[in-house]
Amino acid sequence: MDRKEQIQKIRAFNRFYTDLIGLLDNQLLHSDYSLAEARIFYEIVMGKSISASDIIAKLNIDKGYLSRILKKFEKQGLLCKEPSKSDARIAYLSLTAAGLQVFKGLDRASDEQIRHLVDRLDEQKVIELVGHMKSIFTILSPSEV
Amino acid sequence: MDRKEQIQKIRAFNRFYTDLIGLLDNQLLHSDYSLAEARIFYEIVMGKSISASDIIAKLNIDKGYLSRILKKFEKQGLLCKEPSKSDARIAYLSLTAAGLQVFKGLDRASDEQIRHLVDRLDEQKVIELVGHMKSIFTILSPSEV
DNA sequence: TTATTTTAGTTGACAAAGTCAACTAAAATT
DNA sequence: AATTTTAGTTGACTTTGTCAACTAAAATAA
Repeated sequence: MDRKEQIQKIRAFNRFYTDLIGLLDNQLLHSDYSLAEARIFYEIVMGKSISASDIIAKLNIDKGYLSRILKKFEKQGLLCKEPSKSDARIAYLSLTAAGLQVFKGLDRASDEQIRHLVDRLDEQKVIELVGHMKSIFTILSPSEV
Repeated sequence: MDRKEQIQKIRAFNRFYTDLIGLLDNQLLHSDYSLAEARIFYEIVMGKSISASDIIAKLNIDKGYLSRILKKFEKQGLLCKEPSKSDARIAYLSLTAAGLQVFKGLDRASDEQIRHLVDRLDEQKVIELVGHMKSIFTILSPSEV
């Protein structure tokens, strides 16, 4: 299998996996929050003392777009901005109790999605699946695109 | 590793891979065609005597949206619709010479993207990568979400 | 056969998602 | 002190995608 063929295989996998994730997401997306919003929730919950810029860097999202989403979250009482003591330009983001509830709902729905995907496989297959994913991550992860 | 943990790992991989594909696509998307449009070109080129409905089914795309995209392609002289002899509701889609040129351009750019991603890996790693992808495909492929 | 339902595709109206540039204010650099 | 950079906001806009109503043809039922 030469390089050209390998590239074709990788692209075929990408199409397959894009479609799969698209299907999963589509189901999810009948919540009140978009995919981008769900990812933002996730980053806020996971990142300790995370700022808007951090999210911009992590998710490759437009800063204006993010600004508006955060403003909406704030207005909905889901998000709390705490200005940095040392740099007045920065605000650290965290979810309120209500925001955390929303996040948990989205998180549970995502879990359910995957659980459903995986439920029809027997245990051994799932173990293999996770192994392959880990390997792909390891091979592709370290450096940037 | 219990089921809960497996689900977390799979979701982590999905985030990782979504980001990766997103980065690749973003670069691509500075062509004149959107991701959806690129996929539509692809389906038309690959599918013999493919109709709009076939694409709708394959790509989970809204029929109104597709209709407009196809109309645009037609207006740009990229697409040819040939009405089915046996069913006047259906038109079979194919690319014109100009359309094929556009497709080839997009296709080459996609190849380049992947080639670049893979270039920094040594041959053995690429072989492994493709193997893992094939395995994931095999495990997840047969049934539907 | 006619009546009804389904399928393929189009169109209008709209909403959601994302982009771009101009701007303010603070911090860092020269 | 002057200039540049960084963080974030805002307005104006484009692109992308959705939904429902519609036409015409085909399939199915009566």
